[in-house]
Amino acid sequence: MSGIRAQQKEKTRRQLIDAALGQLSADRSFSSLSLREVAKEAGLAPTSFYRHFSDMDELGLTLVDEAGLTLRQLMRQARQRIEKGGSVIQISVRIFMEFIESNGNIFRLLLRERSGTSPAFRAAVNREISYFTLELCDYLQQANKLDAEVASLQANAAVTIVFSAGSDALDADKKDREHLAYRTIQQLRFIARGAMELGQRIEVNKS
Amino acid sequence: MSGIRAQQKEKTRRQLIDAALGQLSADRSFSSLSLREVAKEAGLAPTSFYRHFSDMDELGLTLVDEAGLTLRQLMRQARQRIEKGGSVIQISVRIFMEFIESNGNIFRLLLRERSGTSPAFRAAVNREISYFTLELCDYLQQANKLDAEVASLQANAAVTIVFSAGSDALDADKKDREHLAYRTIQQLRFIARGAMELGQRIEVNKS
DNA sequence: TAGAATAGCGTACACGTGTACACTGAAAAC
DNA sequence: GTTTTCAGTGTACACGTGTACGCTATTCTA
Repeated sequence: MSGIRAQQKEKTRRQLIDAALGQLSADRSFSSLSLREVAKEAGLAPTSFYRHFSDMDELGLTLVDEAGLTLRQLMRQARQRIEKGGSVIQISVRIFMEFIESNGNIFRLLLRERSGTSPAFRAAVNREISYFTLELCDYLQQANKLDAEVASLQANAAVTIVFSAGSDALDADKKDREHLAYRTIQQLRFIARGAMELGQRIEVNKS
Repeated sequence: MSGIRAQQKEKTRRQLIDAALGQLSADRSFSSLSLREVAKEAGLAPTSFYRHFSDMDELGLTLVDEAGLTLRQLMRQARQRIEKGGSVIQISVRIFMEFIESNGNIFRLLLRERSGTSPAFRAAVNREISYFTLELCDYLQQANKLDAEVASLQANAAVTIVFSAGSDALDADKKDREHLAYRTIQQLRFIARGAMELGQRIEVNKS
């Protein structure tokens, strides 16, 4: 049932995806990639591209999904390390920075398409980020016994800060990155502390 | 000495700038603009473009400067309203949201080029944002008597949060924007409170 | 007032783009 | 074993791009 044919098709599909990912870099955005370039890099005739994607946009959305997948693997990894004990904030930031270091181009893709010209891309990226945020929100609510709204606000702010730091890290050298990580950790502490203090007050006001 | 000639030149230069700004929109980024399109929109022959800019990049950097100017005018406006009294955070967020509403495309330009493919563009945008942050930092240090480092951390975090909210606001309708503004205000309060509390502790540790 | 400088125009060229179309050979279906 | 399906190829086309080059008309300079 696997089908020697379907198998081969899947393989060249991957070649296209990998070719696209491989061309992404600091000075090459997805939107600047041409169908012909990607096909060529994958060792395909330009017109064969259409056997797999109807559009460069369709390829792009696939890439965003891949990126989201990578991001979620990251979270799983983080959770495991956190369960072994240690500062949640420190571990999270360190893991995220490691992600940037080894997946810079994937992260760039997310950053760029988030503010890009395609509504579909923007929506796709925001969806991935909202998964990320939601998981953090659940964690905060459970671990810190926070009000749902407060946890949501804190999670959103934290993810924003971390992503922004990741963006800065892309252009930074090793030295700067350490400083960046320290800064981010402090800022996340500010937010956590503020959420604790003001969260209680919001609760009181509600009752 | 003004020179009827230099005067005319300046005028068509502005036409080019305005033509470029006018073409920017939610689904049209600067990098997708072609020299020919801009020249045409400005009512010029393609080759005449070179009399004013050597490159589309040069035009782009000029646009970023313009955007930075607009941003600084915004700050001046905010300071005036704050001096008349009222919540600093609330007024700042409201003003920023008004800015997004009436200068969406300029803000989009900054957002996009910040993560774009041109190092020069990225640097230019980050410079403008750092002016913004520095002014806020000075204010915080002075008004809240904060430690320089703490003020810097808080200012950076606040600007990050506000810009991110601005980014979200671009795709939001009026209803969503109010909610967004509320969320942002809460988050800024978290940060401010956290900075106050933890800032003191940092001071203590230092001594 | 003669000559230099220059903003703007039109033509021309090479190049990269997306994609329509007809074709081939191998796997799948019957 | 025959027919059908289909991943991949090569050719071809129209189009938009940046920009080199020579020209004109007007303003500036001396």
